[in-house]
Amino acid sequence: MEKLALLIADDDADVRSAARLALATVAGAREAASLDAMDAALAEHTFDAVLLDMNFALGERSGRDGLDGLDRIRRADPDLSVILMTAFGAVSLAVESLKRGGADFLLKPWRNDALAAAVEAAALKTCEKRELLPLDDVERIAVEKALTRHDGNIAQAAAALGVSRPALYRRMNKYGL
Amino acid sequence: MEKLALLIADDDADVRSAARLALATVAGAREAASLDAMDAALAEHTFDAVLLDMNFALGERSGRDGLDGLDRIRRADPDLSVILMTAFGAVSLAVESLKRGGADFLLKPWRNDALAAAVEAAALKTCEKRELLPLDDVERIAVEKALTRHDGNIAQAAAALGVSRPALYRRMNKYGL
DNA sequence: TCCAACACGTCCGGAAACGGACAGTTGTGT
DNA sequence: ACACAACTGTCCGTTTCCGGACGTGTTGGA
Repeated sequence: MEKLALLIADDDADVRSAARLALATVAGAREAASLDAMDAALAEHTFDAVLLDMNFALGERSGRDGLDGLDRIRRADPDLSVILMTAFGAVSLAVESLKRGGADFLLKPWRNDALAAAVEAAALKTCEKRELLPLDDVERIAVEKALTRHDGNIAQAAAALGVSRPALYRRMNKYGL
Repeated sequence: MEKLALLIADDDADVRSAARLALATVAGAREAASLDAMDAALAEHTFDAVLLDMNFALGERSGRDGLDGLDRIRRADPDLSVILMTAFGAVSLAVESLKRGGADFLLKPWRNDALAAAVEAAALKTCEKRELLPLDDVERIAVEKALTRHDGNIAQAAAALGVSRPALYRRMNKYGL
């Protein structure tokens, strides 16, 4: 398997090196020492996953930087999975991170095998989100969902989809529903 | 605003009562003392959110029951938001819960205002997931995503969507892209 | 019991979408 | 400079889809 394209964003060079080393067999890594450097790297390359530290400022432990970074990444590439890392892991911070769209949340120091597994899972998720379906499939899924939601009531489903009843009819026929 | 339809699943009657009371002004609640009772309630009614305890068996603190319950709920209603609760909150359990699709993760004992806010947010999320878009919008979004992913290359985007190039062309025109 | 309301399934003439083809443009390798 | 490949934008004869309308079956209230 080809190596994954990983971006490591952490202000501590030792942490970046340790992560790069631990992941050497599964991922090729670029590094960013600041959120701005991270933005630049995101603009320049396409990544499969990001490893993002939550506490850039020394002594900072609220995780504000990490959440900010998460937002920036989503803005640059909405489908890119982000693994948050912190040494000061409170449950509330973990919950907030994942609710905001983080793919995973790891505590430092990490176990190397857990880190590798998390990165691979995150990369896989990114690929899945990027994958796009043929237009027909998209339509079929929307039709199925509408029919389910309205318990098979064709007239109501058609109205919800903004389509005439015969039109929905034809599609049901077309997709074998 | 109308009261929300909430399902409280916890084996401890005192916990159920406390939650019901704390939420009296925002939600009407049904209760289930076991996962099986929860399934029955799900089959019988449609809810806006579920409050699910993670530790049914006494002394159990792995959260296995909660994750199992979460799976069951998703099977019964994939769009229904679930708030997980536990008294033994480890970061790893919180992370696992949210990665599996939980909407939120609260520690017992809870603050009543935080609980109410979580329930309202979860219910809102449920409604959003249930809401279905007109077929045209679904198509427009898929087209936009395909074009973005291929940097505006029409021929490639059309191929990815399984559509002839003129067809994509017409749609771009139609949606003002 | 009767009637109104609703959903179903189908028909058909008009309208829109289909996609192969063509010519023009850009960019790359020799 | 030239050939080649890929992309673009448009045309047009054919096919498909559209949705209003009609007749039927079922349901629920007067």
